Amino acid sequence: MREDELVKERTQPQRRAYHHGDLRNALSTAGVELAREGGPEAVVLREAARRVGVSPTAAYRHFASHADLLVEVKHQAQAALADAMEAALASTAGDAAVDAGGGEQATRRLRAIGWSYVDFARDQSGLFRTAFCRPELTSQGVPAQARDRTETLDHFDAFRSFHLLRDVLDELLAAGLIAPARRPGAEAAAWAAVHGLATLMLDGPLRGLSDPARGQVVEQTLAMVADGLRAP
Amino acid sequence: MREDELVKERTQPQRRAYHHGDLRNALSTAGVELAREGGPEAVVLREAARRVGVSPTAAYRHFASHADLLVEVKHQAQAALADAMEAALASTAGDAAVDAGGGEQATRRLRAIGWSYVDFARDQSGLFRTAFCRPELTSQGVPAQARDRTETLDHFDAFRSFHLLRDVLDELLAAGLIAPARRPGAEAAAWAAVHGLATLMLDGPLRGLSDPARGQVVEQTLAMVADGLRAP
DNA sequence: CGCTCTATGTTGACGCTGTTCACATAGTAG
DNA sequence: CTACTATGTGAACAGCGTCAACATAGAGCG
Repeated sequence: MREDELVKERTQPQRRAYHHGDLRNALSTAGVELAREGGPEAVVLREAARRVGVSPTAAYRHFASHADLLVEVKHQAQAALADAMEAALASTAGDAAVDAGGGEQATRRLRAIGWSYVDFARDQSGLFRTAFCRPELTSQGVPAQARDRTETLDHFDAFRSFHLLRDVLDELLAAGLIAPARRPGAEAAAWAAVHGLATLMLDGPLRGLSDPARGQVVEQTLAMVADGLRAP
Repeated sequence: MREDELVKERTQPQRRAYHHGDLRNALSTAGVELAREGGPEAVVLREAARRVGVSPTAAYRHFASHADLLVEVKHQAQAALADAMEAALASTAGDAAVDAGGGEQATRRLRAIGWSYVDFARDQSGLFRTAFCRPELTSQGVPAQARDRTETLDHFDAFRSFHLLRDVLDELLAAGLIAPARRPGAEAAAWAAVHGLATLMLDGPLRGLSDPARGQVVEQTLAMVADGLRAP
């Protein structure tokens, strides 16, 4: 019997303890992995528990419901998108020295944001879909208090990407590349264009575009955004 | 026996026959109703059968799978959106007499399309979500042939809204309100902006906007599209 | 008319899901 | 050491999509 236990320990190094110790994180991490593989529909509570090596009901000690788990995963997906955008922005910083002072750097940064957005949607489609899956899908029957908290968090987390865009738009404004009258609401308009492009290319009628066609459409949209915000 | 039949006919006017006669249509209509009430996730085969008054398995005589039913409902939802856009376009026709010849009519029509789109997304959110739900959600395990057919239909049906937009953009081009260099790909860019706006206001961080704020954001986006397409 | 064949419906079952209830165990405080 | 709380397990429920076996309605043919 000793032998048996030793073998078990070697085979399953983590599952020795009755108490997991960090089950909530383990479950949400597994959930993120599921989302990455198959989008929000693939985030299934029982499967996450299975992957962590725990019974399905154990999850209910850390999440009120499947909806609650999905919200957690959704927030992490939103964070992953914001990370990708931030990384793209950071990689443009090296070109700063070449900036001629005419707001070219700001324009480059707007392009970087847009491209990283649509690239993330394509390369991490499961996470992207999860980041923007509808909250009600999961908030069925949850008391209003928890629901409100969820909504607030939604706003706040999504605003991380939002703030990145806002800052770039401010740079464009400072460089005179945005008409002041167009500044309010510009985040929404610019974001909408890029977001719509990403979703239409993912699930909509713009899906399956060849790489060149895709590139042209993205460029065309970014040009429309840049020029549309500069107008009188 | 005649008497019996008459009585039964009066009590259950539709359920008299063992054979329904038009079960496929009845099921897809019920499915559309479910979609209208709760989006694509609410389109559940057993419930549709229940509403039609038929056993769940009966649906499998007319649909290969739940996915197949959802695709049918999705197409009807796309058609409903196109109908709404067409109606909005038609209602602008009355103003034609007032057209000063400077492409104001075309501009009005672009605005009508955009507004009807976002209005449909808000007023028929279930149908809107269903019209753009991802096809893979339902095409799991379906043989490639059927899947290809589905994709083709997807493209074609979605193109009904697409063609409406295309025509309006052609009018704008004719009126000199679109730079010829910007014409190719303009459908994608314009559609992306409005579609993104609709989805962000539905499930995303732009949800719950007050009516004035909503109006301002929509106007701002439409202005960005119009001016962005007119550029050099 | 009666017989057969096919299209269309029903019943019952399977495995999957989210969820709950009763119970078991680990770690902690008194 | 004992009691309590936090955290796990197991069995069970209803609802879902789906399939296999069976039943009936209606059409075609003698």
